[in-house]
Amino acid sequence: MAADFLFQVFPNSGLPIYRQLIDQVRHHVASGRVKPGDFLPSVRQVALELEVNHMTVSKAYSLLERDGVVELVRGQGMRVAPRPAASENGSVRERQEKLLPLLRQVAAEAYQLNLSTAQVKSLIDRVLKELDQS
Amino acid sequence: MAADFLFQVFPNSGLPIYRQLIDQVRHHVASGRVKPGDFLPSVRQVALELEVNHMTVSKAYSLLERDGVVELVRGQGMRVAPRPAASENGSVRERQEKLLPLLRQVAAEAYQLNLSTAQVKSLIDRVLKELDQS
DNA sequence: CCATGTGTATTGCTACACTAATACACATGG
DNA sequence: CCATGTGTATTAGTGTAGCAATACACATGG
Repeated sequence: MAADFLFQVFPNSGLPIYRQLIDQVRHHVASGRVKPGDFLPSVRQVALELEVNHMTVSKAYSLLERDGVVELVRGQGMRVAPRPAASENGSVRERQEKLLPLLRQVAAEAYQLNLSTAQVKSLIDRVLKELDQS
Repeated sequence: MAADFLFQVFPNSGLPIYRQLIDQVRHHVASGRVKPGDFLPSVRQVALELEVNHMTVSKAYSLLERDGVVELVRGQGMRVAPRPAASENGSVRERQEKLLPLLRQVAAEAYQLNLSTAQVKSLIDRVLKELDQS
């Protein structure tokens, strides 16, 4: 099953290490590879594996905690947080608003790439299918 | 018609000024508010209007030129570039690949916001409809 | 209680992002 | 040709992002 380690970083990718980690955790959570209640590998374990400073991993974990993705359990580590109730972050409308800036960016980039709306939609279909269905 | 100025920046938004400008130009181009052949307002004009240094505007314009969004016409300013031929940047497949990282980010964020795939799709429909139809 | 396991606070260093001041090169038109 | 309009190269200052070294606080289990 979990034959591979959860994380993989490219120090020279331009994207900072802690941010790569955050993105990967979010992706793992969204795709269902790690589920609410699961523990993430410890700060030092990840640091050792990836050969980075453990404070860098800690920074990633802390930011994830701030955003409610994981929760700290003292002495045990970081646990994936339960998914909040659908209404907890405001109405559907409000939550959609939060996604809007990112989608505008998608639209502008798609235009630049000369992709038709149909081509974009088929692509987003594909990506959404990767998600945990709930 | 163009009752309003093209640009608007929020210096304390966290996002750097030049990047805000870039995003807005891309959006204006994608939405058809400015079209190939149009000239952007001059570096100093924008700088005066927004009360920022003109070099900051120049940086934004230069990066847009590097990305092929606008082209420099010596002595006259920055002109919106013609849209490249559909095949010029590789196959549809290849161009879709370039959009993928951004879409994964959308997916992860949508999950976190507890938005259903249907809700995301309806939203992206709306955003894509704003685009210049070509 | 101590050894060992969590994550964290503090501090400091280095590199670079961001912005700006200044001087410049090129084009246009009176 | 010179005044005025483009955008740009160069340089410098300020802040902070990113990472790491160290020491710490809390929890668990022998």
